[in-house]
Amino acid sequence: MYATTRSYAGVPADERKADRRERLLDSGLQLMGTDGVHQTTVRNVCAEARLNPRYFYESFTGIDELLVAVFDRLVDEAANKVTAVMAHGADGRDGFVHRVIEAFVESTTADPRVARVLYLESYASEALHPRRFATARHFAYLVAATPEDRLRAEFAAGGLVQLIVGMVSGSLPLTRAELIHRCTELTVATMRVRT
Amino acid sequence: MYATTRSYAGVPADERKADRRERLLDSGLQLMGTDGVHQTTVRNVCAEARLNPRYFYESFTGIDELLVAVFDRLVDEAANKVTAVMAHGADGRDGFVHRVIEAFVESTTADPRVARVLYLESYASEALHPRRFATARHFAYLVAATPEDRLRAEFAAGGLVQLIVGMVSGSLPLTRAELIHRCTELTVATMRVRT
DNA sequence: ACTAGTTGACAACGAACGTTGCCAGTTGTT
DNA sequence: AACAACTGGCAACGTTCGTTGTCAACTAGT
Repeated sequence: MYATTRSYAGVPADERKADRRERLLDSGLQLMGTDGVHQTTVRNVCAEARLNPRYFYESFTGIDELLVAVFDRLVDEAANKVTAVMAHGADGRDGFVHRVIEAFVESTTADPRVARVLYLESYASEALHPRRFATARHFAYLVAATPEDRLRAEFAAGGLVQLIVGMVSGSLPLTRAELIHRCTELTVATMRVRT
Repeated sequence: MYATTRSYAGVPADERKADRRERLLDSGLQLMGTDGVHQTTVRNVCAEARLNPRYFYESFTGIDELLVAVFDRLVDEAANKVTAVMAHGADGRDGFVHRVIEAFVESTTADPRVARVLYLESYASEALHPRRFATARHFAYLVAATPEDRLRAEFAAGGLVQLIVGMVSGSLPLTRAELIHRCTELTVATMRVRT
């Protein structure tokens, strides 16, 4: 561990450290989204980022912490886009659900690496497992207006993810537009269930 | 590798081999359901089964093959119970859905080890990942009468699994009876959606 | 120019694993 | 009784990984 006090190449110490962290996160996404979580090791991430393995521990205590950080960053980006669309217009309940699902699907599947990390590779890491379901619930609660809606929304979120995974993995022959359309119907019906 | 021709301890060779395979499968379930997939190694499985590591390769080519075999055995047992209940009575559509969901939930969550393997640990193995979604689809197609029902059924299966995982992981305060009741409502509503 | 901070390439160490070999003891067959 | 098949405990080999150390080259401040 260094004192990290001086500036180097005209860049102050804390900024250099932040840059290195970003490079590690980018390399993590690249490896997770192409070779898979299994191949995302400390050694490989540092080689991809062209960084000394020593700098890995400057920002993360272990590989799991990097995996979680990459995952959280992707979730945050998607959540921001979804909330932005939510606050956008007022076109009735069905239109609202459609816009939210469209934004969710688009923002999580536009980049194949992001889709693979969120929907495929996130299953392969023990560290990501608890976070995965908390995330599904988080998005469900995002659209649930009342506490009574939460169970329905979580049910719908599980169904939505199931179909997205089928599409992403190629086992479900469905275009993105078709998926969004069908999921909107199914979600609207689900949210209409009265106990 | 031995010729496996003789009998030993009054047991013929093929039967001894089958016994060893069963012991390995049982040890695999025990380890996967308690310590987790991550701790389920060739060494640990053989130690749990009190078997020489050499006998592992007599029945499996690697640890992934054992994980898949354990998973498939649990799925088969659950599928048999579900199909048995399906052919049972004729009490209308809602009753049918209720019986199927009840049988599915009971048979997959009665044994905590089974529940952990099917709903939690199955996410942690790359070998189990593709099989996991094929299984969800398999159960969905089991109850889907027409091809048009398949998408709806798969959506409902994803929602059901999402809520089961929430219950099993303890993050969703719900009893099994409540879960079955609510999922029946939601599934019935989902299957009623007309395009 | 000189010293100290900084960087990246490379090596080294221990730990865990998959896999294979060795060996003493047990059981079946002749 | 003798020999071959069988079993389980233990060790050994190579590989990969996490982690730490070494060292030459580069940069900032005095």
